[in-house]
Amino acid sequence: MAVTIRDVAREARVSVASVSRALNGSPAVTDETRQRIASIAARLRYVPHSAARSLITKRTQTIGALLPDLYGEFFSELIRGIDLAARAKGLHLLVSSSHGDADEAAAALRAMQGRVDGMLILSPHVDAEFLRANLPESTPAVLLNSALKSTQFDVLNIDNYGGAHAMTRHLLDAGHAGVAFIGGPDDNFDAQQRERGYREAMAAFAPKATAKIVAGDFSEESGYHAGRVLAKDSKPVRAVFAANDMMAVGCLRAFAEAGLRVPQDVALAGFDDIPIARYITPALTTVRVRIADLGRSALESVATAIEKPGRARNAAQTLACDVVVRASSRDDGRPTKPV
Amino acid sequence: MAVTIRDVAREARVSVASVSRALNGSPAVTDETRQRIASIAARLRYVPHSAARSLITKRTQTIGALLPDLYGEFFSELIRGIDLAARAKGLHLLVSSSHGDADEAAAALRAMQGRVDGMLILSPHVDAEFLRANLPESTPAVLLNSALKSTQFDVLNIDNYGGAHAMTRHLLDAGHAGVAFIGGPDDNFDAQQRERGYREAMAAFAPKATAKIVAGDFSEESGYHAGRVLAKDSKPVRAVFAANDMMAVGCLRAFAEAGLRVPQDVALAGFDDIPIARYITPALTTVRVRIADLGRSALESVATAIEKPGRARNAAQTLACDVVVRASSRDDGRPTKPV
DNA sequence: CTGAAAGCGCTTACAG
DNA sequence: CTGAAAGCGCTTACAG
Repeated sequence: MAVTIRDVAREARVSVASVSRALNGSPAVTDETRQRIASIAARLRYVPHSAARSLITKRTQTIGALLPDLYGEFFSELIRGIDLAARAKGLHLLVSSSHGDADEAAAALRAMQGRVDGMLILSPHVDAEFLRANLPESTPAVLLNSALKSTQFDVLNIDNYGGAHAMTRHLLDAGHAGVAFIGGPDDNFDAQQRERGYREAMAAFAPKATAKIVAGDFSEESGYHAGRVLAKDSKPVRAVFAANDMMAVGCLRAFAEAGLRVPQDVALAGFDDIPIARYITPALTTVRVRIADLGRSALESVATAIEKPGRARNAAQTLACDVVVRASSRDDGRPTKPV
Repeated sequence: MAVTIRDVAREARVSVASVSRALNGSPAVTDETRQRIASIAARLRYVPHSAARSLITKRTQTIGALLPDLYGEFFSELIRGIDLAARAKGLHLLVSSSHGDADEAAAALRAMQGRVDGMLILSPHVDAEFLRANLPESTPAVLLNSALKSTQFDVLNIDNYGGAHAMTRHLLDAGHAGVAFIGGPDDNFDAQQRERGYREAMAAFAPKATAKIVAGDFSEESGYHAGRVLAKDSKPVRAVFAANDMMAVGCLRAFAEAGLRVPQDVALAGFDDIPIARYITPALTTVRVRIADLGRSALESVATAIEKPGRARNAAQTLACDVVVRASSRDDGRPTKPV
C-alpha cells in the first residue's frame, strides 16, 4: 500500500538501483534521469522506508537523549537547544526522561540500543561503572554535566566553578566584605564546583575574611533553614550567595521573617536564573546558565563523534555562565520591580 | 560485529526461526528450548535489530510528538506525562519541538513519516488543511488542545471553559460582585474557551452585573496595560480574572504602581498555575491544569488507535482543571507568604 | 551511466 | 514442536 522504491522505478522505467542513486545524490546518474526520477518520486509522494535503509546503512539518523527528572525550564531549554541543532543536521531525537533511579535509567539506555547512532546522557545516576554495563563501547556518546573523566566519551559541563567565582567576586566588589555561602548536596557535582568557585574567589579577593558555609540540599526548604541560621548569627553577614536559586528564595523568606531587608541589610544571590528569580521581590541576582547552548554543543559533539569515529576526544569542555545583577544585590535606591 | 539472531541460533544449535519464536513468546516452543535460548541470548547480550524487525513487522514501536515552542514548565510536564506512559507501554518517543511557523512544523511532521507508528500533535499551526497535506491518513494521531472537530483523529483538550467558569464563580462567591476579565489573543483557542467560561459564569451567577473585558495577548506586558486601564476605571473593579498567569503578573505590577492593594482592594486570579504564581507577592490564585495527565491520556489514546485501527474515535475528550486559591483572592488576614 | 543480484537481520506462513 | 525458505525495502559492489 505504501509506495516503495520499486513503484518509482517502474514508473520511471529504470532499475531500483538508479532510483536509489538519483535520490541519494550519487554522481553516477545523468542530470536528466535524476530530474525525471526526482519529479516522479515527488508526484508519488515517495518516502524511503527508514527501517530498510537503516538495515543496510547501519545508521538510524537518530540521536538518543537520556535525561533525568529536571526542573522545567532547564529541561525545556536543553531539549530546545538539542532539537534545533539536530534539525539543522537532519537528525531525529529520541528522548527518555524521568528516571527515578539508576535501574530505570539503565533500562532506558538499553532500550535505545540499536535505535540511535549516538547518545546524549545527562543523569545523576551515571558513572563509569554504569556506562560500562549499559552502553556498548561502539556507541558514540556525550556526557552532560558529569564529573566523569573519560577518554571514551566527550564530556560537556556548565562552568559552575567560573560562575560561582564571578558571582562571589561581584558581591565582594559591591563592598560586601563578608560573603556567606549556602551549599548544595554533598554528592552533587554542580554543588561541589560552585562551592569551590566560592572558596577560591574568597581566598583570592578577600583573603582576610573567612569563608562561611551553611549546608543545604538545593531545596527551598533547606534555603529557608540556612537563612534562619544566618539571620541569628552573632556576626551578621552582609551578603549571601546560595548555590542555587530555590535556596535563595527560601533564604529570602527567612530573612523577611527575621526583619532583615534585602538588599539594604543583606545582599542575596543565587545560581541558575530560573524564571522565578526575576519575579520575586526583590528580583534575584543570579548566575545565568546558557542551557540551550549546552544542548546545541552536545548535539554537535555527538554528531562529530558519529561522523569521525576515530578522532581523539575533546578534553572536557566547559560552557560559560553570566552574572545577572538584579535588585537583591543592588542597594542603589532603584525600584525593585521585575526586570 | 554486533551479535545477531544467527549467532544465537548457532550457539543454541537451533534455527533462527526458533530463536525468534522463543524470544517473542510464541507458544510453539518447548519451555526447555525457550529457557536455553533465552539464557544464551542473555549471555551473548543479544539485542534484536530494531530496523530489521520494523522492516518485516511494519511497526516501529515509536510514537512521534510534534510540539511548538512552549513555556518551560508546560513543555516538561507534558513530555513527562507522555514519556512515563510510553515507557509503561514499551514505546519509544521521538520528539520534534520548537517550530516557529507552519512550514517548519510541516517539515518536522513529514520527516517523522515512516519512523513512528502514531503521532501526538500539539501546535497552533495545525488545522484540517495542514493535516491533510502533511499527515498520511493511515497514521493514527491525537491532537492536543485543538479546536479541530475531527472524525479521523482523537482530540484531547484542557477544560479551559470549565476552569474559567469555576474560577469566575469562586471570585463571585468570595463576594466580589464585579469581576473583570483580561482576555488572551483573539485567534487562540485556549483564550476563547476561557473567555466563554467567564461570560457564562457571569451570566449564570451575577446576572445583574455586566461582564467587563479588557483585551490582552497572554504577555506580561499586555497584562500590565490592562491593569493600568482597570486601575483608572471610573467604576473600580473588585476582582480581576486574567486569562493566564503572566498577564496576572503584569496586572499585579500595574496595581502596585497605582497604589491598589491585592487582595484588600482588588482580588486577582490567573490561569495555568505556572511556578511563578506561588512565588510572587501575594501568591496568585489560579487554575491548575493537569498537564502530565494530558500527556499520559494522549499517549494512551494513540496507543489504542494503533492497536485497534478500526475502532470508532472518541468524541473530543476534555481534562479537568482545579481552582487553586492563594493569597491574591483571599483577604482574610492570613500572611501572604508562598504556599 | 545503468542494471542484476546479493545481502542487511529479522518474522512468519508452509511443511513436516 | 521445529526448520527451510521467502520476503520486508533498501544500498552497493560488480559487471557491462
